[in-house]
Amino acid sequence: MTEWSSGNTALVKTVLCKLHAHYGSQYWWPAQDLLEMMVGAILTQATSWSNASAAIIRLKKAQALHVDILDRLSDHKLALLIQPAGFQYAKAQAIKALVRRITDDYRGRVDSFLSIDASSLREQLLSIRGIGEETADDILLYAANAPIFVIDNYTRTLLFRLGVITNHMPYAKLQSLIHRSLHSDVKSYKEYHALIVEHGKRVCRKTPLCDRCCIADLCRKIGT
DNA sequence: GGCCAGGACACCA
DNA sequence: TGGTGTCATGGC
Repeated sequence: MTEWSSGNTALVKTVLCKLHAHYGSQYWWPAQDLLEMMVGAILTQATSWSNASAAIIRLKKAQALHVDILDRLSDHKLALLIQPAGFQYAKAQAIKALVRRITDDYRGRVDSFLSIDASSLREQLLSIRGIGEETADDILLYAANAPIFVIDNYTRTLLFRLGVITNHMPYAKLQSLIHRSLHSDVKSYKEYHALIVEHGKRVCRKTPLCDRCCIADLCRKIGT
C-alpha cells in the first residue's frame, strides 16, 4: 500500500464527519496565552493532559509563565515546577531553549516569534532540542494559527486501522497526504485533530474498544 | 502493581 | 532506515 487513492480521501472525510457527529464540536486547547500554548505543547509530550495541566498550574502559581522569568530560572528549578508532567528534566531543557530563542532573536516577544512565516517558524522550532515534528506542528496550528495538520500516534493508529496507510509511513509523507485530502483550514484542522485524539483516548486505544466504536463499520482492522 | 498517556532523541544494526 | 531503550509522573 504505497499510493493514496481518492477512495482514501473520501473515507477520511467520512470518518471525520462521523466523529464530529458522535463527539460534537471540540474546542481543544483551553489556553488563550500564546506562551502557555507553546509550553503546554512541550509539557504534554507522551503525557496525559491532566498531568501537563498540573504542571502549567504550578508554573502559574509560581508566576513563572513569562519569557523573561523562564529564561532566568535554572533548569533544576524549572524541572521541579513542571514535575507532574514527567520527563521534567528533558522538558525543562526544551522550554529553556525555546524561551532563549525568543529572547535572543525576537527581543522576548512571543507574538513576533509566532508571526514569522510558517515554514521558517517550523524550521526554527525543529532546530530546538526537545521539539520534534508533532510538537512543532502543535505550536504552528494552535499558537500561530497556521493551517498545519498535526500527525500524532492517534492519527497514525486510526488511519492504519482504517487501512489507508502503512504502519510506519514517515511523518512528512502522511502529513502531505492529509494536506492534499482536506481543505486547508485552521479551524477545521484544530477540530479534526481534537476529534481524533478524543476518539483515540476513548475508543481507538492500543487495545481498541471496537464494540463501542462509532466508525467500526468503516474499519478494516477490527480488534487489532 | 501494571498499563498507559496529546514525543523526542540517542544508539545500534 | 528502522527498531529499541530511555526519560518520569499520575490516573485508572
